[in-house]
Amino acid sequence: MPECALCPVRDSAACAVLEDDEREELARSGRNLTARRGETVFAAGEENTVCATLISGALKVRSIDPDGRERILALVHPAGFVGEMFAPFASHDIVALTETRLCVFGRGAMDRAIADHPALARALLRRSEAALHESRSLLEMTAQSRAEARLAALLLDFAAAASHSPCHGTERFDLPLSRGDIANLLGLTIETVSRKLGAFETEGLIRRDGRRGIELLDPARLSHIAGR
Amino acid sequence: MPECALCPVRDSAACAVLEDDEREELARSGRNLTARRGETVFAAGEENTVCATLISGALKVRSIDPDGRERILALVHPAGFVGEMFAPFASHDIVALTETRLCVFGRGAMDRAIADHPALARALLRRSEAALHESRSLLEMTAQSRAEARLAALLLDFAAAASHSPCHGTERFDLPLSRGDIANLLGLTIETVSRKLGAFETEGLIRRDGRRGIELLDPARLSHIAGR
DNA sequence: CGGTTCTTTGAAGGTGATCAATAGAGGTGG
DNA sequence: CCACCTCTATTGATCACCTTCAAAGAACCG
Repeated sequence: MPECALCPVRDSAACAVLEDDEREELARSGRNLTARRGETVFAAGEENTVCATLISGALKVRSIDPDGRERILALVHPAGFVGEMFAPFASHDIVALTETRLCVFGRGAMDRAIADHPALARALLRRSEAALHESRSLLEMTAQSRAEARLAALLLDFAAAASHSPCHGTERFDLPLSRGDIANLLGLTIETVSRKLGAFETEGLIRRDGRRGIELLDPARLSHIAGR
Repeated sequence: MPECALCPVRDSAACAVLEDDEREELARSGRNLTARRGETVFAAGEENTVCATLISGALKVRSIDPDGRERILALVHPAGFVGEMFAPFASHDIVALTETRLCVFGRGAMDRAIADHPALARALLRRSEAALHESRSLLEMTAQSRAEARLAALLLDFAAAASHSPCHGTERFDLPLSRGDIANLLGLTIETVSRKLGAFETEGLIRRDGRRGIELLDPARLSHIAGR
């Protein structure tokens, strides 16, 4: 049984704009769902009967092209919204990157809630616009022709996301993605990602600590490499 | 003075969900705007005081990276919606690809209209979701490592867009973009686009007619090259 | 400790970018 | 109507970069 009062994203998710009782009612229409790392939460092609808010963990939105290559189209973080309100069938796979908890709503109930609560429609519109902006940022990042530029930009993005202060990133953080996921996100190969990270370390731009740990030693030069 | 009754996109734009009088009232808050090919309609960095519906013509959404290269992030077609309802400043340039007519609304008026008319919020949400989907499709297209694959996919997209029947494209259509714009959309150079088009013609996949005319001679093989 | 997965490193080759020059289209004015 | 000019598109040659194929090394889990 979902307990909105205890929900860690109760103030930041789209449903935060609802009154407590309205929110509880919406929650009753759905269920909680957990997924383990690597599990496909929703699969492309499935009928779109639900949508969801991510409570904890992380998701990737991906597509698989005909020759079996994965392409990551977006990452979803806690309080993020998942699902399409209008398409009859899901366009992309949603896969858990870590242990994940979701709050799932039936699409019908969500639709009714939108009609009843203009503020909710506004909140979803805001999230959708943010998602569009992120998608275009990724497009800009992958537009950079040089692999170093894309990777540097991604490292800076992760650093900014890791620290919760909005202005400047942390120097030390853990990569949320494997080499393979990074490669699929940037449109590169695993080998290139590995080599470029090695080169960054050799040049004194970063220090690696295990597989995931990254310390930015020279953020200024990194951001120059990223194209500002 | 805007005349909604005569508007060619009156049934397909977001404002189509409003009653005639409500729509007229919204229209009174704004103005009509025309732009010539190449004109920047809204510039990145400007304060976001307005949004707009595209009445006729075509727009590109673009960004310029620090070394001056343009990257096209999206194309906008008639009835499409332009503008950000939440960001304080515009993220990207909006540039006219052809002679263009827009119906511009003040953001405040649009905000009020959203609050008053749930159906409008729903319509905008739908458009935003569609834009997100298009952005991700572009991401998939540019993810293809081979230039031929990207270009073939784009030709098929244009063919599908040119014919208004939803299922299959036309064989004969005009490219809506210059070589340079195609290159910037696909993350390639003008030279590569030109060469690959030449190769397609040599191989009997297409026939070129002037600069813009394209006839698809072998759509099946093209779509194979595009990765299905 | 052995097996599996993920990552690193190496060598070779292909593909698109770059630089450079030519050719064609469109537009303007004489 | 043609000459001229500009912008766009084509074509060519060279080179850097990333991918590919291959194998070894490191981390993780039973």
